[in-house]
Amino acid sequence: MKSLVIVESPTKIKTLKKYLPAEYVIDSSMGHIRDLPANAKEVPKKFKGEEWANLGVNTEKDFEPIYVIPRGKKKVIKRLKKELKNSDELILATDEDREGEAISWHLTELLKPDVPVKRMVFREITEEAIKEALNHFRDIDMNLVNAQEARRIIDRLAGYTISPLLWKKIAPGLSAGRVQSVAVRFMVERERERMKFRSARYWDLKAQLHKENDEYIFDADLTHLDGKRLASGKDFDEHTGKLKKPKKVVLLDDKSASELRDNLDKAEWKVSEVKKNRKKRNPSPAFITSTLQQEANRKLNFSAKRTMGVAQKLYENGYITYMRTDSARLSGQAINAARNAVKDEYGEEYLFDRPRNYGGQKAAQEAHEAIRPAGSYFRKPEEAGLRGDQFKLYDLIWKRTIATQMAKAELEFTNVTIEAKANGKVAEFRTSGKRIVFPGFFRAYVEGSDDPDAALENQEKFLPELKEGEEVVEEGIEPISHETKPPARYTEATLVKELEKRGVGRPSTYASIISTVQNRGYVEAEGKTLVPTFTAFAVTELLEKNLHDLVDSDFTSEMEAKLDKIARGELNTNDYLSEYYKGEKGLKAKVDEQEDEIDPKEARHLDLPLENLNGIKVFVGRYGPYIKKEMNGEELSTSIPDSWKPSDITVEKLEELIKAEQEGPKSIGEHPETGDPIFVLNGRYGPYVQLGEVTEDNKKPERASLLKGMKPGEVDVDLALRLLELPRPLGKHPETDKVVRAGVGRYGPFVVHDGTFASLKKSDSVLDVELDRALELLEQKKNKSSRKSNVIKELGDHPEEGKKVRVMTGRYGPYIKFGKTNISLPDDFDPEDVTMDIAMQLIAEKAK
DNA sequence: CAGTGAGCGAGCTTCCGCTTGACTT
Repeated sequence: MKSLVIVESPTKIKTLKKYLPAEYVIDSSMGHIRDLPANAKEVPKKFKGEEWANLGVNTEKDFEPIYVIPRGKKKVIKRLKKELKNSDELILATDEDREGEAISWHLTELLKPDVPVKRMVFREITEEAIKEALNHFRDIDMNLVNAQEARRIIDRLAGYTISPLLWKKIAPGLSAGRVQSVAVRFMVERERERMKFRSARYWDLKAQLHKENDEYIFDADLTHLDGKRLASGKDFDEHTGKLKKPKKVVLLDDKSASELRDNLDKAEWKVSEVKKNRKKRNPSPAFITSTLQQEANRKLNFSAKRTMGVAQKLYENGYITYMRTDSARLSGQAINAARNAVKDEYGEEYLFDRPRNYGGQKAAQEAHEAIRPAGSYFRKPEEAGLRGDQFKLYDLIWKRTIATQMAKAELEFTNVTIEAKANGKVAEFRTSGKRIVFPGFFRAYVEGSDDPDAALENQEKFLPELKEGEEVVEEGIEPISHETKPPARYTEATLVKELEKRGVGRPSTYASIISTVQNRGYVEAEGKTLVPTFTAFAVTELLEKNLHDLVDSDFTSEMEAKLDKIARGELNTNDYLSEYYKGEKGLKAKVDEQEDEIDPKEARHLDLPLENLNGIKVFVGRYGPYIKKEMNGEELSTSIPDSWKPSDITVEKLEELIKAEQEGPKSIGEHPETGDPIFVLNGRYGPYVQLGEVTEDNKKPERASLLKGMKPGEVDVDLALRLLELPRPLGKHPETDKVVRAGVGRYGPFVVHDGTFASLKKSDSVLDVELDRALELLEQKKNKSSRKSNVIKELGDHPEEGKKVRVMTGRYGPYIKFGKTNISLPDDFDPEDVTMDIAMQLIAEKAK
């Protein structure tokens, strides 16, 4: 009897083969195999023209979805169909979650098997788990499939109904969705907080103290003055920068802090209280997708995308378990392996007295276990034979997993209060010590730190043994100034953490959410931080005002609750979708109404959380953000510079822009001979320099673009003149006596002679290039063009395989041709610099 | 080429969640 087993991921096949009977054929669906049509092109002909065709869902007939096979999936289906013909039964072994159940159902719909169909589920690929699964087949759970379909349709209805509203009201190509719009709003809200933030300054004192007859100096900070608490950061209102409860605290400024210091210099210092307490710490749970992305971002500086790429490689090569999971559960095998590793590495005393498992409670959709080293023996990072990113990430996963089975860390905290009395005033200082009584899991893993040894030291803070009533000696006191800081912008790590916490998005999508919001122009990455754009503000404002559900993370949790009901058979999909989409309060009616009511001009106007904009209005427009102000009946408008972020905006800065616009461009200097003013301006094609003003008799002043990498602010008269000089004569060609020039064209800097152009190399500068170099480039070009077709360079025969190796130029850039294989050249290579050695290396990499 | 923000209008843009390898010069 032959069985066809279908799983989701091809990488599972190899392992699964070990535990299934030999006559079983295993293949994979590679994820979903059918979906709603993505665009008009994918909609089947017979539905075109229907009002709902673009949605791919028949909103007029029970929300019947149209399913199509995406382009790339046809091949998979063909192969599966062929294999099914030779099988006596079909076993569907897709993941045990909502999406997996749906994939199984789509498979039966598409393959139309006439042999028995069985549904098989397992959570780990071990012998026992597979045996167990083979003995407990079940049927496809149609309720669960319905829940997935409802989820899919809700997302489609929301996304494809609301996005077009944004195209009409704000800008074409924008998008809205249950997940992305919430993510964008998080960032916009944080940016608003930053705009409203008013910083505050306060002072305290730091005293350097030591015991008598002991040289060790420790610091203590002033906390109370005559029994009243000293103001610190949390006492200030974020939006006003003022104290929340001024009567409850003492606020020191520059002057009063210095005075107090002088006063206390003659004081008596005495320990008034010593408190000790011990605390135990538990290790963090094993990694799930979101925590792995966060920690890799913090410790290794990886983006979410990079982390997932590296994890995928580790998974494929059998180093770790599946990397897209929301369960921190460890299998019995994993716990054993981790405990063995702890014993080996750190000894019995570091082992927790019993197996520890965090994933016991039910996660949202538990199809996989935690991300951990694969197998029943955890290879040590050093012996795994990994390099680079893969080593770093495996090391992180290994340590985190091991730590879960390690003993608790025990810390001892000492809090000491010291009183200083002078001139009838009592100042209270505090200091604290921290000692690791037993490091426990700290030995392997400290969250947020990449070096456990260094982190261990940071965890400790030494304090000499002090007794109540003991006198101490003061060595110096200094006033310290502090400033309150605005809330930090999101990073990839903190955004993923927030999304995960609110149940928005799935492990397989965290990384792509970040790309989506960037691609739509809602967010720009600035180093590690994610900065929302002005467009993000406009879109979020529109959604908050008119379609509040969509930007509320509760929408997802409410949806999940309904989907759970559908999955339990307590709610009908059609009822749920009708309620959401149809009727007076439904989405359709709401969007239709807003299409009439929202004024595009008003939608593009930003309602920034700034007080008194002094009549200045901020808009997003076709060419980016701009401002408008009415002055003396005249409307002045000007762009906001590209580099500005929303939270950079202050009324003062906007006034400056308006003033600059009123005064017109300022020249950077004058032409040394003619005396004409020189301007650096910004145009449609980027920054440029201009000689002279635009007047009636000088309609086309001389202009020249800045070269790549030049900064407008750094251009002086000398540089401007050299730019205006282009194309620049370099001298005469020794053979033809014709002039050779250097200039900049559409495809970059070039030299030209007698109608023949040659591009400059990256290392050449068009401002400095000399005649000799130009002749050299022209000569190379001449040789090249005499050669046939698109060959840039012949490298000769491959020393091992004998076939010819050439560097070619193609439609998508330069590539290496080797027999029938083509390898495109990585961006950082100059085709001219490619040698046989480099080519061989690239060929070898490709073969791998 | 060169600071804009008005309007004309065919056909297009867009969602979330599973999953990798196949492109083309």
